[in-house]
Amino acid sequence: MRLVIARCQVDYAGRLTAHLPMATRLLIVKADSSVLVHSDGGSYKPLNWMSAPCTLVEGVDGMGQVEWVVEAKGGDTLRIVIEAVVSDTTYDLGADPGLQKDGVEKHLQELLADHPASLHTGMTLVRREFPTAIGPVDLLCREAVLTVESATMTAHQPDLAPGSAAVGQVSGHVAVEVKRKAGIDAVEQLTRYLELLNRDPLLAPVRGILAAQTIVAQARTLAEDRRIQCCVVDYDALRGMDDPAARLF
Amino acid sequence: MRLVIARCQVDYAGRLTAHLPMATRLLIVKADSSVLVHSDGGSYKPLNWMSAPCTLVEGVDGMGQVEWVVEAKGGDTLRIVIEAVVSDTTYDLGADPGLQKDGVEKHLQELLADHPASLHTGMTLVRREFPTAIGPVDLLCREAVLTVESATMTAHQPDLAPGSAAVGQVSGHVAVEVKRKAGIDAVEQLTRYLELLNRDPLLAPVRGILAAQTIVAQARTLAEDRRIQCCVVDYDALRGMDDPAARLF
DNA sequence: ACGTTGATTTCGTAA
DNA sequence: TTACGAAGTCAACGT
Repeated sequence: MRLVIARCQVDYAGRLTAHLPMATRLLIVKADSSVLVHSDGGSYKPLNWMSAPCTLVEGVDGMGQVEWVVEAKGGDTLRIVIEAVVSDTTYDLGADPGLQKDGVEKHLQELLADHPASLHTGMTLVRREFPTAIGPVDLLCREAVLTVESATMTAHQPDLAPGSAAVGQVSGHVAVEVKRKAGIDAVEQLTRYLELLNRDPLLAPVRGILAAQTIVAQARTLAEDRRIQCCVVDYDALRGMDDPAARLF
Repeated sequence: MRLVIARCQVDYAGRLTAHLPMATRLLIVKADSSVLVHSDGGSYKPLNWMSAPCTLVEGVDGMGQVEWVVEAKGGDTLRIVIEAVVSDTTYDLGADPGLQKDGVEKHLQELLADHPASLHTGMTLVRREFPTAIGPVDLLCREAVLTVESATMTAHQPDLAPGSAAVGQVSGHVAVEVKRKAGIDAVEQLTRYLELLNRDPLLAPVRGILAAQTIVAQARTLAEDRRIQCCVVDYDALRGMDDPAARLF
């Protein structure tokens, strides 16, 4: 890894064009030739960069100034004109063992698979990652078998998919889409699954539940318009149900 | 900006938990106390980080090792245990003039708003970012008022939405979805808008145009199946229309 | 190889 | 201030 502190000007041309006026910045050249241009502020994102695979050629421009030209496959070019070098050092870092994560959507899905009833009373899990032609459904569940009488009494269940049986028994399946943060795309995704699943006479009627830690307003609107139930999930509470010992800490 | 090359171990606890085993890495501390942990590979994204606003406290842990604790408002904590320091330098970079971008979707939308006729002859702009319940439509336009005779003569207009008036006058609206690169999701998005807009008797009939610099094949197929016109836009040509002087360079 | 999905996304903008 | 969509998104995983 090479670290250069330099007064430089940067121009990127590729999927867009971008320009950085002359100023002092940190230039990082990684082992794979990728280049990062960082200022002393902003977020973790560099002001400008070039991702690997790419080639870095160090040369001199018409004005006699040092110029780096970083080029990628698709014609993307990062051009760095260096006016003055404050520091230029190189280190050998070696390979990194990599990051271990915990608490992402997969974990939320696992917790909900263990506690499907937290989404709707009496609901049980059929399968996690239920396979379909257009991809796996996060959770496929089954609702409690209700007679017409009891179904009528539990009036808090207006979410039956259109066309579901209204006589005899109500015993449909439920497709659950799990998201950390649900947007309109999540509703679209679930809608596609529901269309497909409801064509299967062995499964239909199938209604949908959108379960997420946060659901944006427009997604909620669209979901309700399509009779998809929205369910905001408390990750910590679920984890507490899963491991009562966690409450002691 | 402070640059530290060190053998370190990193633990993050916040929206998720993450762990980095002991290894040699680059630590960047910016002027706003934000911290970045970079390895000698990967993308422009650090292995781990803490965004500003946050506080960095440098101390010594129980084992006598140097430990950085970076804390943010929401209780997010980044803990860095430093086993050995290879290098530790600080530079004054000063403020950065900032990045100037050109060529993103917004520019394309502005250019098309100025030249709606480039999408279809005689089309005029009603409103940019036309608000609906499920989000703003990029461009809402109005088609030229055509008599039946002239409409019949312009046979290159097979894109009228089903149900549009075929007698008297053709004077519907056009919803335009602008994308830099249009995929299937863009078609879905436009379809949602069209469904909604066509429920409004003041607007209906509304047909759709998908305008993008590139349109992927599957999106084109789906769009044509739904009678949505696909329009590949030449950004440079549009910019030339907007500013004739640009052609001189 | 290609497409799909998630992300401590971050970033900008409009309401 | 908040909320929502775009991003040079990147990266992981499955087909």
